[in-house]
Amino acid sequence: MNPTVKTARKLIRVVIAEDQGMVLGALAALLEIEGDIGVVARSHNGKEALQAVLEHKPEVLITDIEMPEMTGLDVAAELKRRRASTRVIILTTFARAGYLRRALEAGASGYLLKDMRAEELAEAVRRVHQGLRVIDPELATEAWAEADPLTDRERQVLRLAGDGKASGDIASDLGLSEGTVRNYLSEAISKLGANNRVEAARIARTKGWL
Amino acid sequence: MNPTVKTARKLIRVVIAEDQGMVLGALAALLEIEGDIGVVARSHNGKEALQAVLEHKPEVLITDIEMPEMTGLDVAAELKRRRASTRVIILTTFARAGYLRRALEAGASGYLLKDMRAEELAEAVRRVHQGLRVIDPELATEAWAEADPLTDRERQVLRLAGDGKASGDIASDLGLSEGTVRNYLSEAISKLGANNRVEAARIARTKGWL
DNA sequence: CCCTCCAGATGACATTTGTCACCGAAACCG
DNA sequence: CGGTTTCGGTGACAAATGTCATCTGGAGGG
Repeated sequence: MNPTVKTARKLIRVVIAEDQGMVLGALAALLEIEGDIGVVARSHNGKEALQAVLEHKPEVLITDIEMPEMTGLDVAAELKRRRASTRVIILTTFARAGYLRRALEAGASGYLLKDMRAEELAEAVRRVHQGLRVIDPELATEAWAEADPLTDRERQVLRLAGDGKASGDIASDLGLSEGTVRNYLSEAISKLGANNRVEAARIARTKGWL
Repeated sequence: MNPTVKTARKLIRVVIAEDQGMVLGALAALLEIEGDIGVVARSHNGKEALQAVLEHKPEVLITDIEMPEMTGLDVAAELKRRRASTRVIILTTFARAGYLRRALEAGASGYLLKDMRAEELAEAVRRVHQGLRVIDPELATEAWAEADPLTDRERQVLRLAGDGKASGDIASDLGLSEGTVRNYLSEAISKLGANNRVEAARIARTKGWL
């Protein structure tokens, strides 16, 4: 059964969302080669992707996570909320347990890494279209390993601290007192087992907790 | 003998280097669509890319910068050293003046960003093959704007500091005294107009000085 | 109503960081 | 040879950071 030859009738219709134009176009080319998949729209940010999906009702949406306007995870969550039938494949650079967790919570059917073999993308589209899930194997195991221990405030504060802002600046940014900011930071540092704010921020980032 | 000989007369032979398998395959697909370009090898890291170029002597090498083993800039520099005829196009995510500068110094013929339109890649390959240069327009202007003001020591120290290491740790890592590390850091901070080590590291990174 | 549970705030303290002026040993140069 | 960089180190001080114990004023919740 060579899909490229016989099956011209039921194309799997796909929308792709990816902010790097070069990669977006290339992925589209990659999928168009397959005879059984058709790219019906390309979006370079999350909002466009959402609109495109609502308009075209494709079988599958392939989306990056980190994009302008709206993140791929947000798009997935919004589609779930609207009970859209389109299945979502997250395609990202980052092997972060936190991202995978959020993706699954948002009802995504697939989570693939950009450093997988290119051939696996089309295959994943087919499997997901059949109702199966496709999760990157190495991530699948450790996925539910640890939950984000940070509170919202701690996250906010840590984000700014990671950019090199001083406690005082962070405080006025968030409308808190400097002492309070230091308290949150201290708490975050100890939760993450770090030695200082910078290390804490780094750790949180690599876990996908940002 | 071969009926295709007439139309396929001179393919532009290309090697692509990119560590993300998905992107690598996709870019290859993108170029293969063009009738006048042929991808003769794909490499997942800099060393493979270098070998592939030496072996196939393609007209053009398209390479990412940040890859395992050897960076795309290193590959370009090595090819220049060996007086290889292959022209190099750097294809990267990062619009950093420092990267562009190093690319040009390494004799690269092109510097493209992954968020350009996908169609421009094939066009760039053709132009570069004709001996022209293709530089991302927005970068071209500011390219030679400012040189890296940091010394080697300052760079090393800043790199570690940016990862959250404490002065003492950095000192023992580099076999220096803690006071000296603080001096280098202080110097770097003032050179970059930053308020602290973290901000300094961030600035240096975005400029491509790392 | 009382009790608890927050989010924030304070104050005090030790440690780390950032700054600066200055010292000493190569190395280099005329 | 004397003079000047360059690289690293000291010491001292102010400022920022990290830690802790403790206080406050709600907002629930029974």
